[in-house]
Amino acid sequence: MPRKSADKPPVDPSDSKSARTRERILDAAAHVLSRKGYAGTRLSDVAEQAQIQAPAIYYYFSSREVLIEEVMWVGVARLRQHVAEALDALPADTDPMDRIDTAVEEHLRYQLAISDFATAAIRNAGQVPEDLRTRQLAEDGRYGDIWRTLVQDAQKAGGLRADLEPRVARMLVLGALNWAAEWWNPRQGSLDVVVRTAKSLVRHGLGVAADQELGAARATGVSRARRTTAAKGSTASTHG
Amino acid sequence: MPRKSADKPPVDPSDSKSARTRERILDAAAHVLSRKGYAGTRLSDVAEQAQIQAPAIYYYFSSREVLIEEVMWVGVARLRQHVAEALDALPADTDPMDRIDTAVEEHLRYQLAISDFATAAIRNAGQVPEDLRTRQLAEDGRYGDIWRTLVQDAQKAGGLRADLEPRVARMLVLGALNWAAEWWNPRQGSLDVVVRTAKSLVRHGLGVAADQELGAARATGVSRARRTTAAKGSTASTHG
DNA sequence: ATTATAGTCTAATTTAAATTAAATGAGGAG
DNA sequence: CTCCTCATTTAATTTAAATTAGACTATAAT
Repeated sequence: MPRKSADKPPVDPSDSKSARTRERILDAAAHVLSRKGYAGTRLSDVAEQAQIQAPAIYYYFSSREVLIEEVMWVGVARLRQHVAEALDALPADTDPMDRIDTAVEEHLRYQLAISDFATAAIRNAGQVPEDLRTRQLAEDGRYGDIWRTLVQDAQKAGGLRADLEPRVARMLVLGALNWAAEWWNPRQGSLDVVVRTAKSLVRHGLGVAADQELGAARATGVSRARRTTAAKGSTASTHG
Repeated sequence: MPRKSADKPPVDPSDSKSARTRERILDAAAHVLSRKGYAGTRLSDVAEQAQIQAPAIYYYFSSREVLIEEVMWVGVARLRQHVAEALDALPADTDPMDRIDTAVEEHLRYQLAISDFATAAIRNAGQVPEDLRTRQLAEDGRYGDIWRTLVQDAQKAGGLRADLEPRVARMLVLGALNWAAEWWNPRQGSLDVVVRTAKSLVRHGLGVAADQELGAARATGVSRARRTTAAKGSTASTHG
């Protein structure tokens, strides 16, 4: 057993060589996990990717399972944070459907361009062992809450078509986004096209047509202010 | 090595006790594969599920990999056949968007209610080894072709919104459907609700609003005949 | 210059799973 | 009844990977 308590950076000026190695291992694990799946993730592959020998991993993580669990946790946590920040940056009176637009865009951008972690967490949600899964569900739930709120707000504002079961619609949308990591590849089409198409698909898939919406929104007293400008603002604030 | 060539049913009155055992192993493998992933699928688990001892598997399949490959192949092949049959059963002049409706419904019903195979094939597409993946891609492609055609036809008929990249839109829709297996559970909501919501989401997500469509369809000379009745007909013909 | 400590390595050890070998039961053909 | 073939079992064998033990190296404080 290593001297310091594993699973935590030891002394930690939080970016010491040690901290960077730990991060390198975590990155490597995310890389492997996202491609090979839970059972297929070998410490030897992680080590190779991180340019160390396999036993060195144990200096930082007490077991394979602990390492994988941290990867998955970090995956959803960072994704949630990324999307949450983008939403928080929107003006308070942003139209609910524009907020959904923003979430769609940021989820896709983070998942596809930035992070193996998100992909690892998403792809393996279904095949990790029971206990890990249970703990993971808590974090997953937090991200789910964001979307639940987004959809709920749209519904309250009368912007959600009435024939949609909100929970089902939300999961279908998240599925479309999550699955993108399975087929998208930077070499065969720009991320912008994916984002643009996804936003349009979701907006029209969920939303009532403009004329109907007018009535509903007025009825519930929710304003349609900042309709188009808000979405642009979000993108600019996080990617400009 | 077994006497008969493995990987094929031996003598085969095609439902002999032997044939049934083989099918039982295949079912078991689909069950395990869909839950544990490629690397996590142990022959001992498959054997337990099939109520035999692990080495018995080798009487029917020459290796673990061959067994898994057949499961995945069968998964997509049967899904494709199921959807294709439903589409073929539609009247020839069915509106393209109604055909998509039908495909959405049948894909979901087959995947969620009928078959571990589809789930196994879908979930593991990304994590099987290179060679198996390559062969699998061929079969996946055949199913993809069906959807490519569906979307293309909708586009030709002027029923597809212009701001959608057809390929991206198609993959997003398939993602929404494929992912459903990750979250849907018969105990927490009826399949009918999922199907209904998905159909609505997809139709409105892809389609132009009715008034615009009229013009476009007329322009390309495609009739809107059998608009609503067709979708009902499809459901009835395969599930009624 | 010496030594303590963090960080890493090489060389076991252990364990789990696939695969193979060889033996056994069950049912039909002679 | 006895033999043959199919189907399946139990008992090796092999291999791959996680984990552990113990040694080595660099750095920096004394």
